[in-house]
Amino acid sequence: MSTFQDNFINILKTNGLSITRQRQLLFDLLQDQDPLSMNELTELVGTTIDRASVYRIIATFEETGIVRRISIGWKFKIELSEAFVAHHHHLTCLSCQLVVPINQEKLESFISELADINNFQPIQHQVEIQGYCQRCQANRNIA
Amino acid sequence: MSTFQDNFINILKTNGLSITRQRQLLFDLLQDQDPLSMNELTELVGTTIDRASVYRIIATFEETGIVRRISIGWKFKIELSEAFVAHHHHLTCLSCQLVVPINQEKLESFISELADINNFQPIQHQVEIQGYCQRCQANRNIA
DNA sequence: TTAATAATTGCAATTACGTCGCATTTATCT
DNA sequence: AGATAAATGCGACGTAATTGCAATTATTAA
Repeated sequence: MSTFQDNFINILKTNGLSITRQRQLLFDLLQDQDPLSMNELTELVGTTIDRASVYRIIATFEETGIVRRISIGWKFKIELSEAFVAHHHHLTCLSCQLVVPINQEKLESFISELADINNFQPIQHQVEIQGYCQRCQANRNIA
Repeated sequence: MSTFQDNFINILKTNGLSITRQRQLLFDLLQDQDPLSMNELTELVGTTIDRASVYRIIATFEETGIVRRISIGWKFKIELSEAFVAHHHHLTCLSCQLVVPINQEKLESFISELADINNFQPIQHQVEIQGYCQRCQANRNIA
């Protein structure tokens, strides 16, 4: 059934890592939600996982390619990697923090082109846009 | 002569801020170098400027539009604002840290388009590409 | 199913990063 | 040059992130 879950277990096993209650819980949280900051993660797990462990687990998740770090403005958040969710970027509302994923083939090819022009071999890239969503634009006009 | 220097002084005066040794030194550093992290800045100035002052000065530089924060990967760095250098993005070499500015009108209009499609009013955006520069690509083939 | 062993976690302590209040110093204005 | 206002340095503080180590938990093989 749950390809996500199988995939998760496989990655852990492949890397010789145990499936622990803590790792499973963090994975579940990331599966259900928009990108989360370390703060949001530690608050969501409350006292069920020690803060130090949250940091260590997210670090191994990064190393094994389960999650990736994305920068929203100049802070960063954690989200499931391309092993689970297709490559994409984000639009973030400066007012209500709404996050909308962007998935545009034209953008991707344009990025590669830019690297080529500068004789760079592109490995990764980030595109983040901040602005106001439709709802918040309306609210701002009222206020 | 130095338009940069004049512009800097003007912005400070316009905002009723003094021209101090510390502010001048930080501005000079940012003028000479690629984007710098807060850490790099505090290390470059060593004991000549207190850490608290570096933070305060960069904060007022941001407020008055002398510098802006950019995200390189998921960290951030400081660079001169558009009052000194045209709006641009960066290509960063993962091996030698070379930073190459990108300035592409097509990219800018593409970004606005993406926001529009999603009914967002775009305010700001970041585009960062990491890869290997020509020289480092060559070195990697040898090794 | 259980014992052995290897990995992981929680806890406490520590470091790093950024901020704040206040006394002293420095720049500006006349 | 002196008065005044602003900025800096210093020390203390709060929060974020990291580390070492003992206790716990997962895995492996009998």
